[in-house]
Amino acid sequence: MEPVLDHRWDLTPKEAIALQKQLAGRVSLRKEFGRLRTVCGLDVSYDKTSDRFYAVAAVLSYPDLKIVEISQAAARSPFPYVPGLLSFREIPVAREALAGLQTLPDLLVCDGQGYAHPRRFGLACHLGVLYDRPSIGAAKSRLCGEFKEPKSEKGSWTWLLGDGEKIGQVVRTRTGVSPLFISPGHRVDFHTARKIVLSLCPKCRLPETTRLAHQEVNRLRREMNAR
DNA sequence: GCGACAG
DNA sequence: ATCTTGTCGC
Repeated sequence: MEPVLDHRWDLTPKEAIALQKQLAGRVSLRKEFGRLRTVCGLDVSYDKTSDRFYAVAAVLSYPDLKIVEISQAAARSPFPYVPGLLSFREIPVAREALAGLQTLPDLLVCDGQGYAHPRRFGLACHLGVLYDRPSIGAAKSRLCGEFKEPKSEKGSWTWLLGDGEKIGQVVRTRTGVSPLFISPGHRVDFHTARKIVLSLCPKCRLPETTRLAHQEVNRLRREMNAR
């Protein structure tokens, strides 16, 4: 799959922030897709010894969650890790993995925030807008916003609020585990984003898409590192 | 000034 | 993210 929009990536943090504010205006928080047939999970792994990034895009069938296709890529890290600017560090590698896909997935599930971001433009929004594709952010921890702890039972959830606005949902994807921070990326609403992520978590805390992409990208990194 | 801070 | 194995518990 190819982006429908692109921009420079060799930016300074200040320029990156200005670009986020500009692109944030393109995000849609409405559900703009029909029946899901394929869902793509993305994950990036970093090897500090070689300063290299590895990315994996794993496409699963939906709702049976069987692996349909896996694409991988490697690249040098172009941007430092700055809270709030993660997409500028991970998308350059991720897009190479996405470029290798034969399947055009109906939805992208990202390992990070979507709308639940200081400028409402997290990794999932950024990818969704560049590809003009439905996307959801499912992060393991909070970047910003306040929330009340949801009940411990699977499916329980609370709103994540930022500046008095609903920016995401804190969701218990398994009973007794720490919650996931779910927010829309692009072309999806809060309710649908939460429901879909829960349907992607039949046995683990993380969505099968993310879990499998994570497993594959780590296998790839160790394999390349052993050469 | 101080603490927080996706991966 | 990465550094790292086994172990306790449902």
